[in-house]
Amino acid sequence: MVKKKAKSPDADAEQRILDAAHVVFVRRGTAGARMQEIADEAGVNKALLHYYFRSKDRLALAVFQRVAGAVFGRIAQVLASDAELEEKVRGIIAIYLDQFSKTPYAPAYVISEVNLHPERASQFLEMISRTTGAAPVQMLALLQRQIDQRVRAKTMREIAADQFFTNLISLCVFPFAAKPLLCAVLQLDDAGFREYIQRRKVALPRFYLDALRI
Amino acid sequence: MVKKKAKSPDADAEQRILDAAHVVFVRRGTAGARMQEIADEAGVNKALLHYYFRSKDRLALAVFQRVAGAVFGRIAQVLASDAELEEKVRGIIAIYLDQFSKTPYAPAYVISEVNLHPERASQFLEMISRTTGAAPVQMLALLQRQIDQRVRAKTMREIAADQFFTNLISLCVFPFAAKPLLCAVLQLDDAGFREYIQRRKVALPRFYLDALRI
DNA sequence: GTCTATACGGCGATAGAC
DNA sequence: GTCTATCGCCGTATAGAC
Repeated sequence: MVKKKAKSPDADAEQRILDAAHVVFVRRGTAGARMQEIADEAGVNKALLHYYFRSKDRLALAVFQRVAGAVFGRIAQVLASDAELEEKVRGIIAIYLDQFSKTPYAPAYVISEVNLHPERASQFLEMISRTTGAAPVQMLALLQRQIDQRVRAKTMREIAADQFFTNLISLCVFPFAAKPLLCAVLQLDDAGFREYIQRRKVALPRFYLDALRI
Repeated sequence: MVKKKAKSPDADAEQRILDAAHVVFVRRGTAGARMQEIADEAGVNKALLHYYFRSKDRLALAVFQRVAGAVFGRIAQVLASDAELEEKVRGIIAIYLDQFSKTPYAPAYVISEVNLHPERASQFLEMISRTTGAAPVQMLALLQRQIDQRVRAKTMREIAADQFFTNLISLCVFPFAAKPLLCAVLQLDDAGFREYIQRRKVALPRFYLDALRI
């Protein structure tokens, strides 16, 4: 299932199928995606999808893990690191806004998936733990310790670690998840949206850190 | 199509169908929903769905407009009102957190819909304009004027109206949109999530207004 | 208005040739 | 490993009785 042969002319068929599935599942949603469309996108026959991935469900899982991992792995690493709190905030904002500028569809796709398939939430959690070696609870605990330290030193306002965390993620992720809505409300085309995000790269760290300064 | 007869025993069949469709479309997603499941949920026959709504597409549109309207109509009214800026912030946070406590599924559903069906974004916009009588651009302009006024009076930090707006909405909506993920990461069950939201009702206005104070 | 029965197409999955 | 052909089911939609 993981093995590859060097025989195929260009990229592995398996890899091409996974890439195609990625595109189609994101474009149509998991339930709306069609195996035929994925085969066309990959330039192979429908039957080959089953040869490599057995079923649509397994293919969908492979794509979900790929997208979710690319999106949240790096964040978890930053949070679990021993960097200063302010550095973490700046780092996470920069990483997220850059990453999603390249894959703006990812947030909405992940949100849809976890809401429609409850098992995805635990698969997601497991992947984070496997990738970073640390469970999310431990990250939260570390965060709380860093916050408490700054609060005692009177260099930061008091805030619960879970609110700190969700505020930060919300501000980074939501504009991409709701991109079509935002573009409609703010009357932006794709170029306008990119400009909006560019401005946000500057405005967001300021906004977030201002909220916590004494 | 809009007419009702007083003949049916309890609630109109049409209304029961719409209610059932609401539940099922949200639970399964639009593509994953089955007309049979909606019929069962409504306690009627499958054929009756087509009698009232002609097709699955039209039924899906009716449900989307209903959910999106319930969610964003009140917000638009607050934003377009002549209330003080701080009052608007407190009002929107209170309304959103209360509303979504009752219908936590709504944000993820709307996000999925607008990303999968591009035409939904303009339908959404049109509905806002129809409900509130004001186009979103005008709300943004009003917001910018209120911000500029406060900035000139040195009672608030400078911020662009679109960032002001998206920050506020992000902080309110995202935790519900990503609820399954949040519950997994923060290790919350449904009761724990409710407590988290209760704490957020207090923490969020403080956080947001602190970010803008001088 | 509401039901039963059915037409019709599409989709996931598999068999089997090459 | 990749293809063609096909199976069998399920889902939307409609016809027609009551």
